[in-house]
Amino acid sequence: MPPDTLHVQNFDLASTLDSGQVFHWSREGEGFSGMIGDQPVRLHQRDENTLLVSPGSSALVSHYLGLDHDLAAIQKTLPKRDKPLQRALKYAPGLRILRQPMWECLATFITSSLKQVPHIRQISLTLRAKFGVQVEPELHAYPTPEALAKAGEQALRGCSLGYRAKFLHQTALRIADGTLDLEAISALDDAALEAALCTLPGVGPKIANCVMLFAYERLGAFPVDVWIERALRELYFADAPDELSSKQLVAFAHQHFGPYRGYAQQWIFHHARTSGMFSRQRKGD
DNA sequence: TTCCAGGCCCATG
DNA sequence: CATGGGCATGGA
Repeated sequence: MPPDTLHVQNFDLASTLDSGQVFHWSREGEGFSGMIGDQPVRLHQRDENTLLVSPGSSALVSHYLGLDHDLAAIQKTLPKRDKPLQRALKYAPGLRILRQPMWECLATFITSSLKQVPHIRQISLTLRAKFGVQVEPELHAYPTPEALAKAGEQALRGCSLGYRAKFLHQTALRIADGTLDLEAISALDDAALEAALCTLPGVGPKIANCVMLFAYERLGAFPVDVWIERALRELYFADAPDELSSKQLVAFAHQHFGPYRGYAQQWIFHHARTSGMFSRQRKGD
């Protein structure tokens, strides 16, 4: 069967899938192969306005990729005279915030703490291969909470998880036994949702905000990791980079970037991490 | 060898 | 409430 064709605007598939939101997509030919929930999907952006997707997957893909987000309108709400932000935006204007499955996103970011992006990918693929349902020779669904709960902490440690194995296992248990209902808490407002997520083992403000942004469509969430913290200090507070606490940086971001600060965060993160603006081997200033 | 990575937990003050 | 040490693993 031929692929379905989606007409897209302001969309960049490669930047979106390689911006540190999601970690399991693989290049295949000119496109990507991966899973959306339990569905295997192929994606290929043929040109600026054409996205080819697996037959019958148009609605699923559109929802997952956030193709309904009005990026032009979102960009209008961002500070126009903010040079660093506009530069990051110009670097990858079609980068979109995904709507990932909640459990998959939560579990993946629990495994992300103090790990580099390639490691997170390795862990994610290993967990899928060992504990996820196989749907094709090279494609496995993300393991369910029940599967990871049953696997046990020791088996998870065997996936290079280190101290994160306990967090992932404990959280899987709590989701599997219904202590926390990830669907139900989507009814909460941002502050209450963050608090609910932070009750889970291994989930603090940063991971909670990632899950809110990448799975719950809370576009005002603002995850602060080492990249964003460094970028904000150097780009906006170069005179006294250590004057503000991390908490004060978040407060600045909230008022400065506005209601769609999550998008601003992702553009800045992607630019900072992949453009070489912070060369990694640089010694302490 | 040393440093660092999409942080969180827990013990102190 | 704010701060600092500890934590597993692997790549640069």
